[in-house]
Amino acid sequence: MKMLLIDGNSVLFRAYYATSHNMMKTSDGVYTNAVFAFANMFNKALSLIHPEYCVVAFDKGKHNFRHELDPEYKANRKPAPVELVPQFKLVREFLSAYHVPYLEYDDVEGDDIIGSIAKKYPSVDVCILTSDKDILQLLDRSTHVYFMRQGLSDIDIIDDENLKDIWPVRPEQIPDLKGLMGDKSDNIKGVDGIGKVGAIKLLRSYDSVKDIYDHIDDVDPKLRKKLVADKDAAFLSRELAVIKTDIDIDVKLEDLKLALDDFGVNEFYKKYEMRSMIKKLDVKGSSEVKAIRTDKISDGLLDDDTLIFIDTDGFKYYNARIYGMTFAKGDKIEYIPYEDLLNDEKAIKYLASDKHKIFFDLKFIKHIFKDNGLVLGDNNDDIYLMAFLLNNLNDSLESILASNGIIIETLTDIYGTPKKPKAIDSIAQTKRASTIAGFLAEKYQDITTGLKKDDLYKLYTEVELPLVDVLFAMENEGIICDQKVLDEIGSELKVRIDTKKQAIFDTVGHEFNVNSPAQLATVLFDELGLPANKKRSTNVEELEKLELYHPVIRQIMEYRKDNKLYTTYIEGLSKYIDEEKKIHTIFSQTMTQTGRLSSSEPNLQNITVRDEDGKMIRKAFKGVNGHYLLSSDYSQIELRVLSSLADEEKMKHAFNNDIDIHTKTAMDIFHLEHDEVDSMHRRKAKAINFGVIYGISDFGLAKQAGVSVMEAKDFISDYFMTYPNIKAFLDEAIKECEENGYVTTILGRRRYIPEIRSKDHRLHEFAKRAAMNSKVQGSAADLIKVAMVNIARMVKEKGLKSKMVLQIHDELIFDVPEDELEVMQELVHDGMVSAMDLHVKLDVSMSYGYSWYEAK
DNA sequence: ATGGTCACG
DNA sequence: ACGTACGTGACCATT
Repeated sequence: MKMLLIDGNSVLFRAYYATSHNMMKTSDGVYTNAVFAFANMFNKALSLIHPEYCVVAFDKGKHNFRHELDPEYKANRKPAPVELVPQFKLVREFLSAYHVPYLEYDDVEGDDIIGSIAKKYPSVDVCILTSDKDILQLLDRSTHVYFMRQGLSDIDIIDDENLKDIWPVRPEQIPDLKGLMGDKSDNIKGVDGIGKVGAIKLLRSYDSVKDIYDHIDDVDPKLRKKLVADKDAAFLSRELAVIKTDIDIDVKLEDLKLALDDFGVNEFYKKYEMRSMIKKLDVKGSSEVKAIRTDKISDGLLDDDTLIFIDTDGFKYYNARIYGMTFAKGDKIEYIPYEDLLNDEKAIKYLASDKHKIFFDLKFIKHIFKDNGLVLGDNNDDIYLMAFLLNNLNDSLESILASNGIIIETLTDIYGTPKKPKAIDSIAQTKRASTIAGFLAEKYQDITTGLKKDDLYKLYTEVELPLVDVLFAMENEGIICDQKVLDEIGSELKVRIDTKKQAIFDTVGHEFNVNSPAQLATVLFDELGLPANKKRSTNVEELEKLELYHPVIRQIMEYRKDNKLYTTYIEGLSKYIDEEKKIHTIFSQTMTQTGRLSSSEPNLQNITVRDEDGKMIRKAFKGVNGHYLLSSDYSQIELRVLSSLADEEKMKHAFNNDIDIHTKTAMDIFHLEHDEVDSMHRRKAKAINFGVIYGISDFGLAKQAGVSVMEAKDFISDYFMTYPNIKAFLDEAIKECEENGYVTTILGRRRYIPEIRSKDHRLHEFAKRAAMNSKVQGSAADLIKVAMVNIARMVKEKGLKSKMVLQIHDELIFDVPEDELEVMQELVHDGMVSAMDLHVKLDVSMSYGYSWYEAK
């Protein structure tokens, strides 16, 4: 028997602050964000715990016994924000509507209600949901604490066992701990000069505050002095921190039995416009999926338009293990365990056929099929990509379903982690996979319609979906990375790192962890007395300013650089080299806000290049069997896209005539002849050109170009004078965003930027810059994706052996046998420059070599 | 798990 | 009055 006890005030406060960046309210202006988040947390807790009994406890009245003890108790508390205050009433309305019992007593704190109920029923398994650490003192064998972390859905389960990770004391010692260290937030004083560390140390040797004072003569004299000085405070503070467990609670266990009213809560959600919370209720009023676990999929499902959800444990991307598959169509949902599927000839044949099927995350599914020796036919949709294009949400399945009122267990709930796998509950397993499959199957039509309505369908069918095959092939192919080369660079680096570290210690006079920003700040700003910046930041930008003050700065910068190279690129990449000497990255089409790809495990889109030492890393990347690597990158792709979108004649003219764009910009804004432009002019012009792409701001430009904000302002206004269409384009991007809540790219891809409606000046300004940048960065991403699809198609048509292996935003890398070098150079060049018909010429530069280093 | 730092475009 | 260039991912030290 389980009982869920909720610390109402604590959870509501946490709910409020977790959502205060986006103050949700109804069309009548009623703030609902805290209650909305509370409801989410509540539902999450229900699905985690499945309690039979439940009650929410609230604080009521300002005075309780603690104020009798200490009039200053909680005296320094700030009043609750005005937007939160009315939600205390609203949350009670929510609980009433949902038929969730709640309790409040005059001049009693919620904590004490919880404490008293928890101890009243020793035979009941009690789970307490809170974000208040004080509650941990109630822990015992049958009392667990579900602790809310930051955010909406992170809950830590704390029991008797793992309490030590937070406070290494016994639960009943927590009031003693508080008595010694105090608690600012409740205005509990504690003992002056004793903090967390000191308090914990004392409570290791002594049982309690009383025990300490009983043996005060044994205590270290320094500590003793502090303890003696604040003896009264220590006892009083301890008393204040004790949660009462003996309040007379006037309820029977039966009254706390949970009988949720789904219809009632739906009415509440409707009334307060919490559309995403509204539950799908079937006629019987239960939202159970009618999942069937079978050893043979019925014929009706082995046809067009079936959604197939593959059940895996989520441990690995490559060589993932299949546990089963759910087939869903209409109201039919069937789960088949993998061993049975292998014997279901009809189903296997169906999967290999070209019947139209719907998958979630098709690229991953293709790997799963390949790695398990299964055959997958063509003619598939990817509902993951479709949903992402529709609303650029890449939330987990759990949270997507949750925002549709369906609570499912997480993969970790069912399979555990790679280190700690769980025994599998086949009912839970079937239920999870089937609930997801049923949900996705139901949504498919709406999503398809949505894509068509929003003019995204073509982007999906002609670019994103075909790109799945291209990326799948790239991931499969991988790229050779030579461990020997890494080792050579690595051993040299290691020597340099050790030498520099020692030199730093010698200069400073003692050892410390140079990798720790906190320790480094102490050394630089406190010990050496160097001038600190406001945030005491130790990043390169700040270090450079300090370079002249002290020779150690240079050493630190060099140590950092070498260490980064060693850990991220030597050690980091080595981890991923397989038996074939290859690295297989993972490309994601759904990670970025702009439509770019991302690369991870490892990230091969940030292999070092700017720094001459770092560039050496690229010597490890090679073609297979002595093939060449051919690298082809667009020149100034984002500025070209910008000049095309803005239709800015002067800029287009420069591009169409192969004139250096930054020099041209310098000539235009500084009113110079070609030969009068020096490197300083060009550098400033380059900074402003980049600035425009990033969403221009005078401050940002000033910082980057190293000029005053005044000067930067002038540059910008000269720039806009010179290129009026750029100015018009940027203004239009902001207007588009303000009117629609999103901006679009050349191919109609959307980026929603809800911050554009924010009243927070900072967020609003950010939204404007993001709007400007997303159109440019996103359109450039569209462009190279089209090129990739076209080039892959041409390589296939021509039956070439060359392989596309990497994409780095404006650059494509191919593995090319020598005899295909010529044809590939032409093919890649043409594929890239003719990917789209812009109002401006496109240009690529190309090079090749036996390693990535040489192909530059 | 979060923030600081730094690698890339 | 107030902090700011855009988009990523990995590593490390710290809770």
